[in-house]
Amino acid sequence: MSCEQLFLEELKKKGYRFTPQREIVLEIMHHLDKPASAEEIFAHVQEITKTVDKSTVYRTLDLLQEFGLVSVIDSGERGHLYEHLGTDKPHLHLACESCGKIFAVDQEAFLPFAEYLADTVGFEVSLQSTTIQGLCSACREKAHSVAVREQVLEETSSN
Amino acid sequence: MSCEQLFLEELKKKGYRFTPQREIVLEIMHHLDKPASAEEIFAHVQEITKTVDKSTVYRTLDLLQEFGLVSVIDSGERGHLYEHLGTDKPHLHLACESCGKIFAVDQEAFLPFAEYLADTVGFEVSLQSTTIQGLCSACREKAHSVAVREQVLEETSSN
DNA sequence: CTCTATGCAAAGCTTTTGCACGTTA
DNA sequence: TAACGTGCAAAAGCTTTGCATAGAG
Repeated sequence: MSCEQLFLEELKKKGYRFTPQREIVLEIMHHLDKPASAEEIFAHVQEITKTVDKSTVYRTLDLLQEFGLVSVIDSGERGHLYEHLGTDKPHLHLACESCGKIFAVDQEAFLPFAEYLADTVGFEVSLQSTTIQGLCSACREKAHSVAVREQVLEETSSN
Repeated sequence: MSCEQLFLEELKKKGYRFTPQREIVLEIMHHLDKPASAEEIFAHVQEITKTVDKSTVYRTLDLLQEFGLVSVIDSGERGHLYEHLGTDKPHLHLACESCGKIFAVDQEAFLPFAEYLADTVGFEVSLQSTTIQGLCSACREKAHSVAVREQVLEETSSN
């Protein structure tokens, strides 16, 4: 079933309505290639039409979440980011604390840990809403070279 | 070295000053038994004295973070939570999306996954600032029994 | 026709900031 | 006595909400 069909079904099931505004927001989400903030999504919507209010975008994102079509990432730096859940495999996110970039990672390697948590403390991990913080490889290298440079400077200045 | 000594050293090192307000906030953090919001920390501070402003609490929490004495947890539901990093082993946090409780988990079982990320995509996980979302065992059971009840209701109503 | 959804404006919350005054080293 | 830190009040983001009106079913 396509996203739109699923959306329609869910709306009907709950007695909600299918409006142009909701259609546009879903359309935008569908074409995102990476997680985006509410502000960014609103900007995309505005490129199509000025007749959708920001509050409607928020309300629609809530709906889409409720239907499981969209997930929210708590990115730390950049606040909440919304991501379309298409036919992608389940995945989790890495957020770089330095540059703010978000990366998607397949869940496979994480599953043993999820299983461990389920077995030991009975915690059921929600992969889609989990974001792992850290440093991406680019920022890691940058940090490393800075560290090296500082070390050199210290050695120089202490002479 | 005790927390207070470390705090003093770091302050001196950076040319910052040791003030009663900073002492009180550190004291409060030291006695927290679980992560707390800025609001909660401020409330605790107020129990001791009314002469510390909320903005000072925020500024001090920033300082403590900078010194590595405090870490911030992005709990989702409950916003930012601050946690004192004592002599505890490195750990990560689980946040229940239903009841909002935070749980600490030793890092050991997570390390293989962290290593996998480092090896495959060069991402360096920051354990202390990572929070895994999901359902705690209590909420899981609750959700399960609700689901069962709904199923029973559906079966009844369809007869 | 009924009841939901929307736009608009205002309010809420958490966190940050500007500034004059108080304090630390 | 020179910076730095603080309280106070205001601002800044981001998100939510109340309400009259528009619009879907």
